[in-house]
Amino acid sequence: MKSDQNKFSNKEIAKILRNIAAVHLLKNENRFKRVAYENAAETVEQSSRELRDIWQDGKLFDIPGIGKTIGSNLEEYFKTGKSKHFNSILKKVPSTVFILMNLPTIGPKKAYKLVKELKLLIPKTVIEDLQNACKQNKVAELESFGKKSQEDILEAIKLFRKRSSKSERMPLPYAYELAKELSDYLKKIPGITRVDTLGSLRRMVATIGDIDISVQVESRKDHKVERLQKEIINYFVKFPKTISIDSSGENKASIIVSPNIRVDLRVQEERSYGAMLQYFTGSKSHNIKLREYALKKGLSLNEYGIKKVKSQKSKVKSINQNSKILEFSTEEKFYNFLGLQYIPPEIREGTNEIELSEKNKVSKLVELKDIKGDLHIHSSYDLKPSHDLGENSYSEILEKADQLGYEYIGFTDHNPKTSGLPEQEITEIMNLRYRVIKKLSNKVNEAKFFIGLEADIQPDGRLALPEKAIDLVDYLIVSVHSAFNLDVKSMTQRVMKALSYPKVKILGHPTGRLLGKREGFELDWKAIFDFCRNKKIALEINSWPERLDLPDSLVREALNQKVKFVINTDAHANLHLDGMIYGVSVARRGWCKKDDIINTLDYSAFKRWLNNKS
DNA sequence: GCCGTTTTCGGCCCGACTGTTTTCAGTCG
Repeated sequence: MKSDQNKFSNKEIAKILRNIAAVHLLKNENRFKRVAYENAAETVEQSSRELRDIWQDGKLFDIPGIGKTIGSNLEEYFKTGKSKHFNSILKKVPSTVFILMNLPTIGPKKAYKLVKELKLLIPKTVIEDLQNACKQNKVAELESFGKKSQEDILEAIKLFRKRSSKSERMPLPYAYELAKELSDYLKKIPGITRVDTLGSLRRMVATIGDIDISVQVESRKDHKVERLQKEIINYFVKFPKTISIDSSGENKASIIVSPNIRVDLRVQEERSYGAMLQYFTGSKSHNIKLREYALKKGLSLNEYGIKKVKSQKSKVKSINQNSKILEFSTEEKFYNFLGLQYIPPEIREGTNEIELSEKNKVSKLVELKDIKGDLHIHSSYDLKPSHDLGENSYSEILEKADQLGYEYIGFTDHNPKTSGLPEQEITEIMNLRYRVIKKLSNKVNEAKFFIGLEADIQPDGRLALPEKAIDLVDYLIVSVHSAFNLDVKSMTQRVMKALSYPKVKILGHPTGRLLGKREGFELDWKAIFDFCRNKKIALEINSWPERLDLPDSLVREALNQKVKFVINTDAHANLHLDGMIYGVSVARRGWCKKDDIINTLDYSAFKRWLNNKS
């Protein structure tokens, strides 16, 4: 079963598409055919939802880059496990070529040449065979290869083996924290006016590969800038967690930090910093669309700024020699020059953000400061919970809520264990808890509180809580914590049954995914969204580092169905309450405005919502 | 092969770096 799961994963599909692109390149097909497959591969790889699920939702062809041919063949692939068309293309090249392409610095052409010249035709041993060929100096003797390429290939094989033994991407919060550490470290150098993250980290994608960071230095006319740049690079590579230095040039450097994470730094002068920031923030598909858009206006974009191009009807495009490159110190100026409204990094994914910004229709996205409360917090109060107990007491949590400037919070311990305990005893435990929390009212805290509970949704959809105990809470979060493998239909029925209980206001971490560990389960999302909208139940955007659940793409779909959200931390300790930023980022990536998020409401409005009065 | 406010044809993003060339091809982001 597991191999089947892999077979349909986005990663596998992207690989197939990329391999087909490689064949088109090697067979000298129309180069735009290759580009089309590469674009499709890119989109699939970047998708935060499994393509197969999107296909099951009937939305495969809505994905940019997936048209008639690729789309219908993917359908065939999902239905039958293979696509005749894809296979017939892939067969044109020995499969070992595709394996070698996994090595860094080896692309289609080099891979093909190596396979052909060295007769590397056995998939199982191809990497080893190549390694041996290098050791026997056979690669250096090939035309267009040399001693250095041979050494590089050996190094690439080492790297490949090391990398494939690890999970490749880390959850966003880990990367974010590390970047913050690096940023604080860099800011100690005088002359640095700004530090930013770049790439997927700046766009706050749920999982991050490498960490990219840029620093801005003042523009000066003399050679001081160069000296400063050198100084920064030298300082950067001495970051305490550095394991090894990969490269270290004039204005960029690359290091590996503990535990084996690549960090790239680039240093750029103030006057062109905006263009650089835009360029390296991506996403790739956003940048491609942006350049296409700019080209229609006779403008060409690169990391240093904007140039005017003479675009002729003929195939020759020539750069107007008289026009200098226009520099931009900020991204705002860069986008505005193109006639576009500023586009926040989180939504630069090449969907329809450029069209909307052209019409000035990108709405203001929700921000961390809009959040007025956290509704999913676990305390240390021992009610014999079914899952982990928190670390802090109710009053400690309230203090922390004050520090965060929250107007209200919700205590949502896990329900008491159901096994072995009679219903009456559970209700008694809940009753005791109710009285303990109510006593807090006398304490002096700015933040007000609600008595909530996170109740397990059992496999049959019943809540792990006696009906009588429901009277002892203000609201319920219901979540799936077990039996993740039901089919879509049963799972949907199960969740809807749970949502039908009184006082249920939030569906907790709706897909149950654990980044890098467990795929989320599928639901009939259309049905769930309809149900939640009609019953005024909010979908949770859970900020827990390994969850970030609901995923951003489903947030956007739900948003289009006019569903509301609550952003929670699922904190099990006060420290975790600081993680709200991650959930907010997911919401922003899903295009949420302040109004779409229930816990941006002030206390009285929130209370009305809780009581179904608004 | 994809796509559309130059829409069903005729376009299709940009530059750095590296190693191998002796003017450029391949790879990467």
